[in-house]
Order: sequence, then C-alpha cells, then structure tokens
Amino acid sequence: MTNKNDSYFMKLTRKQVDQQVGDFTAACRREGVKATHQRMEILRELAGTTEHPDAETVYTRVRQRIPAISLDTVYRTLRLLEKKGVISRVSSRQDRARFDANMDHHHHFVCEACGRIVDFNSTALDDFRPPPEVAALGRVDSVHVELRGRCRTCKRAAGRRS
Amino acid sequence: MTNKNDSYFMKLTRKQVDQQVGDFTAACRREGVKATHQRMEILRELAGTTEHPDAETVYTRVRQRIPAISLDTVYRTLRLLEKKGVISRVSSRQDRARFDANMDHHHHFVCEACGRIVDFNSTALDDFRPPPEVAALGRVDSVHVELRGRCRTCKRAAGRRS
DNA sequence: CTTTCTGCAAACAATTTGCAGCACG
DNA sequence: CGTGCTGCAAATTGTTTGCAGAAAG
Repeated sequence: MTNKNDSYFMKLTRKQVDQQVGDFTAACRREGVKATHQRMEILRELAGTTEHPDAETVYTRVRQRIPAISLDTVYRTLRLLEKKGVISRVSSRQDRARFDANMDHHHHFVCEACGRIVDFNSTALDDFRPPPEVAALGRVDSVHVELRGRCRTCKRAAGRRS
Repeated sequence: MTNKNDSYFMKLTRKQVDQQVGDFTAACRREGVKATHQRMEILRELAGTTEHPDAETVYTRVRQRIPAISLDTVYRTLRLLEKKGVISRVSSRQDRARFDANMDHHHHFVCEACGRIVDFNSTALDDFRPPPEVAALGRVDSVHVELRGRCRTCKRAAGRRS
C-alpha cells in the first residue's frame, strides 16, 4: 500500500506512536478513565497516520486488529479523545452548513462560544505566499483563514458568570 | 431586534441587495434557469445579511414573506446558488468529520479534488497578528489557515483527461 | 466485585430525492 | 403550452443513545 511516492501520508515511527498511546494510558489512570483495548487501538491508529481519517476509516482499520469492534465505539472513543484534548477534529465543528452571499475574498472570525461568524479582510494575509513545502504539494488556489476565539459579548457573559 | 450595538450583523443597504438579486435574475435568463419568486426571496434574504445563516434560518425568515415555501426548496435553492457561484458555504464542505492526532499547532493544505489534507507549518503565519478591527470584535485564541487547491496527483490526472 | 465500557439496535438530525401538480417563460 | 420548479413525504447518511452483558481496576 505504502510506497516511496506516497509521501503525503507517511506514517509516524513506532516509537512516536507508542509514546502518544502511553501518555494517554497514564492520563486515563490519573483520571479514572478505563484504558480499554479498543480505546488504545483507536488512538494508536490515529496517532500512526497523518491522513486525517474519518470515523468509518478508523473503524475499518482498527477492525483488522479487533474484528468485533463496533462503529459506535469508534465514534464514542473519538469523542472521548477529543474531549480529553488528545486529538482534534479537522476544521471547526460544523453541525449544519452555513451560507454566505459575500463572494469577495475575505476571512472569518468565529466565536467558539456563540458561533457567530464575522467577516474581515487583511492585507497581511493577502500578501501571504505559501511556503515552498506546500508549493511542492500542488497548486494553491485560495487562502482561507479562520480566527477562533470569543466575541466581546461572550467574554463579558463568561466574566459575569465567574 | 437590530440596534446600534448589533454592529456584527449589520444588514446591507437595500440598493446593494437589489443589485445582487438583479444580477442573478439576469444570469438566470441567460442560462435558461427559471427566476422564481422563491429563488429570488432566498437570495434576497442571504444577500441582506452578513450573519452566515444556515438553511433552517433562511427558511424561517423567508417564510415570513412566502408562508407556503418548503424547507426542501430552500435547500435546493441554496445548492443551486452555490453551484452558480452566487453564494458559498462557510468552510469547506465537510460531509463527515475527520480527526487529527497531531495536536501541535499547524495548518492544512486541502486538495479540493480528492479531499486529501496535508499538514504544514509556516513561520509567516505564526507571526500573523489579527488586524485591529478583529481585535475589537473579541479575543482571538487561535489562527487556522486552510490552503485550498489541487495536489500534484490530481493536477496530473486532470491534465491527462483533457 | 463494582463501575465503566462495549456491542447491538433503534433513534436522531441534517440533507437529498421521487413524484404529481403548479408556474415561469 | 411545455418543461422545469415546488411541496410533500419518504429515503439516506453521519452520528448519538438506551440497554444488557462484558471487562477493567
């Protein structure tokens, strides 16, 4: 499956993966979360690849080692790992699609508390040129920047609460 | 609903909206697509706001003017408008969630043809400071950059096809 | 041993689609 | 007037959840 040209999806070294899985095992013990076979193998699978697989893909691969594992467990574990800060999902959680009639090139500020999205422009970003390592990957057509944080309203609300 | 402080979601002027709706009407005539009442009102709704609403929200609002409109029509029209390049969806189409065990700060190159996602780093982006207009909106916690384009493999495949 | 997980199946939510009548051009 | 569009309802897909048995600590 993997050959020299498949450099996009290079797997990490066994040692690096073991390290990450070991760290998580320790964290589980510390927090009273059970370090089950399924969880370890799911993390091992994800830690060993850079191709950002979806739940179904992780499921298919882990099943080679744990044939009886269920897709639900994969979903549940991915959610757990995300909550524990061990993995993240690519791009901000997008439950439903949102639309934009502004077709001029622009970027977004996203409030992670209330979900508000505000457009902005930046000359600094317009001048951005992809680094050579990216140019080597292929052709870049557009640059999309998302700044994540808290809008003033949500910051204020959080302050009042505490 | 709208007050002076609600500057995030300022509506555009009537004139700008009319312009955009008129342009689309013309494009419809040109391409033999029917410029129905429903389509025009959906575009009008989206063109008149900067808050990047989802389908359900557009539906609720347009229904105030066309009570008998259905949610399906909203979905169908949004898809049509997107295909015609009149609107876009916020963030790249994410049918299914994808996960990443690399928790170091990094950015993504996304091939729009095959969906491959490759991580990269950039000192230029690490140095990026949000413009003052964004700082005024709230606190920025992280910067996520997505470069969209074609990977070498897909570029090559496209060339062979033509 | 006891509490937390897993697998199963059923539930959910966002979005898409087949069909018959209605409206635009 | 005919073809494309709409509304309705049913299908699809990704993801979540309730429950009883299984396993980790």
